[in-house]
Amino acid sequence: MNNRPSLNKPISQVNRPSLNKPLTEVIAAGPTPDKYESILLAAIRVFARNGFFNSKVADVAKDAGVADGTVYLYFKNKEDLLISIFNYTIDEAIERARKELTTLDSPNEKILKLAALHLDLMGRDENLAKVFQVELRQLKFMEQFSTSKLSIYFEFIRTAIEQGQQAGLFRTGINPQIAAKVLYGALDEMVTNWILSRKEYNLSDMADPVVDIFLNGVKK
Amino acid sequence: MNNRPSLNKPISQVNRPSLNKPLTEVIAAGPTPDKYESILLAAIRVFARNGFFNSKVADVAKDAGVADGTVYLYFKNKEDLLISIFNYTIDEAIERARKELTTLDSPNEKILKLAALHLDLMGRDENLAKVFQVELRQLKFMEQFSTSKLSIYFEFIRTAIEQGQQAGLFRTGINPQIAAKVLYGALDEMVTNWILSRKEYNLSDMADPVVDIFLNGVKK
Amino acid sequence: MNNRPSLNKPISQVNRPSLNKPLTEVIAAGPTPDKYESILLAAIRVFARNGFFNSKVADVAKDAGVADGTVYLYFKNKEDLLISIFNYTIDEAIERARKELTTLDSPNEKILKLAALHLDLMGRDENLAKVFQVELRQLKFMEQFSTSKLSIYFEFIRTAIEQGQQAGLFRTGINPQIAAKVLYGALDEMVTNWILSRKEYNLSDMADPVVDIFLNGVKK
Amino acid sequence: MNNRPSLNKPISQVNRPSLNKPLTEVIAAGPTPDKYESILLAAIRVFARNGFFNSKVADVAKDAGVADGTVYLYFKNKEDLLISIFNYTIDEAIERARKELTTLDSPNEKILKLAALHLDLMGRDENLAKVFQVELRQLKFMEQFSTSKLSIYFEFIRTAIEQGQQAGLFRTGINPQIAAKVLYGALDEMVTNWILSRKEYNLSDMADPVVDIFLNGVKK
DNA sequence: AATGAATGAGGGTTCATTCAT
DNA sequence: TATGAATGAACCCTCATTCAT
Repeated sequence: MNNRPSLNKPISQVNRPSLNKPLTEVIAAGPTPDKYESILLAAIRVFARNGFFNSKVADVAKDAGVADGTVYLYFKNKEDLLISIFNYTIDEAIERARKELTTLDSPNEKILKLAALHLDLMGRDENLAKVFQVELRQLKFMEQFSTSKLSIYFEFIRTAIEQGQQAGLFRTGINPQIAAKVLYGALDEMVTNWILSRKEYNLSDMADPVVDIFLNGVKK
Repeated sequence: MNNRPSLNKPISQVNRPSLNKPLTEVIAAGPTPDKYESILLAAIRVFARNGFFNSKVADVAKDAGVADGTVYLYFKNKEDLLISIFNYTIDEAIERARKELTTLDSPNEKILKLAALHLDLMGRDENLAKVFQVELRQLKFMEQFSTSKLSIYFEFIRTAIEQGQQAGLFRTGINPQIAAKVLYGALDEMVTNWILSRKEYNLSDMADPVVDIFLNGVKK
Repeated sequence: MNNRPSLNKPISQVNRPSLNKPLTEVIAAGPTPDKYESILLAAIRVFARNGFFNSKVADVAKDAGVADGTVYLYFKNKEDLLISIFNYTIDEAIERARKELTTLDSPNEKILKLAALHLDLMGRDENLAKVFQVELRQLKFMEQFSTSKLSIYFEFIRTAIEQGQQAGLFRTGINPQIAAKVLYGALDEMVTNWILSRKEYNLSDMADPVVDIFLNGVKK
Repeated sequence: MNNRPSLNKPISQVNRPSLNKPLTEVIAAGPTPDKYESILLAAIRVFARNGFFNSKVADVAKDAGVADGTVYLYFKNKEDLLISIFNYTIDEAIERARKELTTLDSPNEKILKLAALHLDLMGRDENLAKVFQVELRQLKFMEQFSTSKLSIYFEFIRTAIEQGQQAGLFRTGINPQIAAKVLYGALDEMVTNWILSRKEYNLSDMADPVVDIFLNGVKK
């Protein structure tokens, strides 16, 4: 009915801007031919500013420089904007994590790398972080995500822990599932606090101390 | 403007039902004379079910068994319902934590107790947990809470960690502030996962394994 | 069903306070045993301040120092308050006009007296004036009043004009009905302007110049 | 905020229908392409019928043949409808008065012309007259208008009177300001009575007798 | 008579979504 | 594709009125 590329469009076709800049600043850099991306990035900014429920589709359209109706040519509805932000981000994060992990053998290094990537991704774009930490916590989204993309990310952590146990580095008495949650929760809290602190410090700097506590906590 | 006890009413006067039952089931036990509490407990149930933004004040009123307008005799507006849920719960949690901690000397025991109390409070009432984990994550609330009641709770954890360092039990290289966030984040994630798992296990059982990792992580 | 004295209670039983003070200030003078009057005077103040539609019955009750429900023991409903203000005032104004006119023979003097009484009544109580000039203009009230009490007042003016014509003082070519409206309209406009000027001058002082124009306008 | 032409749209661009027909009947003549005007004319009808406070915005929308929300595309809120009715009408009335007066030299003729225009404008559209005589008497509007557009109209009358005095036609002992109020009040009362009489006579016919009394009242 | 807590109908306004152009 | 005017369902909150005490 409505040619909506939001869910099936491969991230690679999105012509994703440089990973070294905040996502939501890239758009200001020059003419963005891809309206799908313009709208998505506008949604991140707007949702971060006002919250999902307090944002109007018209706000997103205005921020993206398109007409209200145009939003509906690229996204099924308002909710689809939020879901697409998640997919747009997580797809790439997973891809990148997969690549980076293959270059590492040590479970310790893998875990540190995962933590660094997590905090780097969020720390690079405060708006994106806000959307992930705040707006995507709506139960309906959380339930959806916990059984999908996010569980893949979780799997990386758990697998690294299991490898650590098999390698005799980590205590076998520890439940890898629980340990993965501990690490994820700790990192998640770092992001939340960083947002609330209004970016007074560098989020990536938190990777080391957090992983330090975690690895000491699970080591033999 | 209206006689709204929500913010100043001492929790002790609220005739709070038994701590061993989920808050939101107590109301079904019999006639509740306290309309303020009836409405608040109804709001927890309704917000947990539909989310704050998807809930209508009329839903809360209906669930509480009062007329729509009655809600506004006890609460300033819809948002006040959410804030009052937070205050209603956190006030008691802080009070309880304060009492329980005075009976303990060991930093390890204090930290375990805090974790147990946290998970016990949330694990006792799934609806309350949902409201705390999902609805109160709205940025406007988080900012408000992080500088108020919730910071008191954080202080408990940080203080225990500092005491552990002074007692020579914990590594001094560790930043107590960061460590507190790690523990809080880990516990928070346990609650979130418990909700998503639909109560398949006992949340309180997570206190030991989480604290085990954490204490090993910070110990000398 | 409801013992409402508002419409049939003779003004003489109301123990009307001194005519030399604004109605709405009398109440502050001392204990008012008559609740009917307390509420009515409060209504004048409140309606003058906020307008009828923007005033709440609760505002009137509070200003009168009674409970909300008490208002309904003395007045059928909110609208009855407004109607009663009209009757309460006009009954006395008519009575007073009737008395004062009997002492005068000259049509000129009668007309001046009517004008003076009119402006004196309104000029004595700004709140009352506001209610009469603004709130009672609602069409439903105007239609009701134009066929009742107010027409009696009109009759006084018209009769005086007719007497002036019969006495050979006023032009017979003039329609007494229209002339009465001209005078009434002129006086009415004085009151309205006085309210808008925020009482910068004495309303009664307008009687002479207005009547001067009018009498010259109709004289032979 | 919204593209609301109500306040700045020149009356000339509004494609105002023939001055010889009641404003509120014109719309029934055919398809009205101007939604702004459709809604404004509907508001006049609806407010005249039920009064401003008893009218719902939905009533206006329905009468105008548009959706409820459409009203808010052209008017800021319900109150703006009322204010716009005033501006819509008074702007043209002033313009017309200005034009007509320039063709006249005699103060007497000017005053008669102003009276005729006044009664003609109101007598042409009973609904408009009702809104002006009843709804726009709300204190908040009166205060606003008395210091704006309406004072221009007043100025016309006062200036004519002063010219009459300077020409030696009118008594110099008369205060032009007060005299202007007398005339305005008299005309205003004619309109009010005409409404209450339910159009039993032609309002414009009142111009001569009223002006006759007035001019005789002020003449030397 | 007096109270004031409780009621619940009612309405102004918003905004996601549609569709004619 | 793109627009943005138009739609109309939805909802928070107010407040006149009632009635048990």
